[in-house]
Amino acid sequence: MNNIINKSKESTDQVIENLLSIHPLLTKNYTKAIRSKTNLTPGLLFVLGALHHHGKLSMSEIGCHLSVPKPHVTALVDKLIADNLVERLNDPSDRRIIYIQITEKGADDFIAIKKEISQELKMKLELLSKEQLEILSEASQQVKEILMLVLTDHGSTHCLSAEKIK
Amino acid sequence: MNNIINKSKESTDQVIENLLSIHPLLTKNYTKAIRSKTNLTPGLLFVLGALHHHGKLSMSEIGCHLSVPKPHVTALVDKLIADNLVERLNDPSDRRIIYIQITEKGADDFIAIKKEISQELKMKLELLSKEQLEILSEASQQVKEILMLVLTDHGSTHCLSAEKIK
DNA sequence: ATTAATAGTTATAAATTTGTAACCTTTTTA
DNA sequence: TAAAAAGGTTACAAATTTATAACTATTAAT
Repeated sequence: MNNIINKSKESTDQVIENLLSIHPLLTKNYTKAIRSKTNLTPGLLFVLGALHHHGKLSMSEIGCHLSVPKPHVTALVDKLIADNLVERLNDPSDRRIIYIQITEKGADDFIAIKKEISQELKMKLELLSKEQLEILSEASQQVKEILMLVLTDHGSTHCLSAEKIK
Repeated sequence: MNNIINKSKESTDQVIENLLSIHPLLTKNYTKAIRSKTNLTPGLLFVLGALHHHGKLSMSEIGCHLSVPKPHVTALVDKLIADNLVERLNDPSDRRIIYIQITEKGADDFIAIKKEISQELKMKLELLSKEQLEILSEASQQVKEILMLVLTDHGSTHCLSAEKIK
């Protein structure tokens, strides 16, 4: 039996197993914090976060990056605009497209919110040993980087994700 | 300035930054897959997963582990019972407590569902290099282990989390 | 020049999750 | 033993997210 293939199959399965354990842990941690410490819903914060990262995204791209159906994107962005956290921008070269850009207030607020919702986690992390923290920092960085590589729709032709699959 | 403290502060902030990036990525990946490939909602699957991991939990513990309000736990468990995925067990030593235990069908189904909802991710992972996969496997394992340590209510006196904070 | 496709919105319904309050039963405590 | 506390349920209401369909405006394609 091919050892290399077998080994990499094991790795794949291990990754899947691990991510599936990590997901509910993060969900639990963050949704609770988001609801108790901010006025934004998780969905709104995700959109703001994506815009904070990318600076500017079209409506479709937002739905794409977060797997949110287009009509809901409209609603979410409307709320963010009402709070002056983002703004609409027209694309002169294609007047169908509307870019959403994070505002200065949006960026500032996002950073403040990040701090708020991470406070409790931060306290818990500070109970870890220096070594554990170092390991976690390194490991989470690697997970983040590779996941962003893997889970970001580049290959997926024109991001079908927002629409129904098939 | 104390170098050690400073270094560990940096690590903490880095971890927070990384986890906050990872969370929406996983959410996007999993909620889409769960909705399209299973009959269970994310909430139901989280409960089933917790029971698959722990084998047996009381109603309160379930709400605790997942930060789900008690009334909703009742509703979720009712549905899982209707599908024969879990069952109620009385605690003779304290007749207030009702333990929920995963059934054989529940365990089998959970494994099958895990495979289903991971299929797409698996395909994407297999595009990674052997080295990247190895790194991700190792790193995700470390993140999982330390996060379980950190985010599981042991210290939190009697798991206040299900109830409103304060 | 039509036709088809893309980007986004509006309108609406349904599913899911969250939040409260009141209630019952059982156990613990004073 | 009476009162308080803990574990669960019931009954609602509200917030959030998901799903569809129809529609406008603009661009691309035949």
